Amino acid sequence: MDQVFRALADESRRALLDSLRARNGQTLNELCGGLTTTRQAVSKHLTILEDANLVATVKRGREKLHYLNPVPIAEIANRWIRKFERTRVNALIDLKRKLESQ
Amino acid sequence: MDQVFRALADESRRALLDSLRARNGQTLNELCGGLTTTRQAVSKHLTILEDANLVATVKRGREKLHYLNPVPIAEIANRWIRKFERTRVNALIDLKRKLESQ
DNA sequence: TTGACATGCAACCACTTGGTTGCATATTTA
DNA sequence: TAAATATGCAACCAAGTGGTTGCATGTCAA
Repeated sequence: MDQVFRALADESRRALLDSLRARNGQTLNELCGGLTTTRQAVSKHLTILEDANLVATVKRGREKLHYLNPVPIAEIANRWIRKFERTRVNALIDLKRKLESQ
Repeated sequence: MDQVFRALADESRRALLDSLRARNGQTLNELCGGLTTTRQAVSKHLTILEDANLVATVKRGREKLHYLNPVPIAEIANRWIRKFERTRVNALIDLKRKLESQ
């Protein structure tokens, strides 16, 4: 879980997930398209995403295909975020009351 | 948005949010209770959470009360995560098919 | 008013991180 | 086979991060 949050903390990596969402199964070189950074930097980011289980890979010959795995993100939504949403309205009401009592 | 993701990337800060969720409106010293780190370290974390708009504060005398603001988290759930959930099943099916065709 | 208490600010430090360059390995293709 | 292509690995570096210590400021209470 910590790996997922850390992986999502970087804008470049979130952009890579966006790219895979737009077109799944891209190779490393394809994912580098349009980016200014080096291939090695992108490769490092993909490793982090892979370790966080946000990206799954398949080797095909000399190529490596990258697939988005949205399960960990869904898990964040289901297990971690909802518990905050549950208190959302109450917290806002509480904050409003405290602010007004100053 | 980037600030929110970065703020959530640290386990200590997520624990602080959990603590505020359990009991809202705690002071800095109260939030330090049970932790091994120094007050200043916790204070820095709270500043980051505040900058990310995940925590709102109210000064009351010499104390500073901290309130959980779950809105940014809800925004992640609504705007960023759901778009991945939408493709969740399709991506898994796609991945399974590609793996089997190797 | 004086001391205790709650927090803020700043300098410093070890470690991590995002990035680079250079080279190695493996696979396709002419 | 030889060259081009796709990726992997390792060393290195600047900047960022999480943590500390020390001191300053502001507020409450005896």
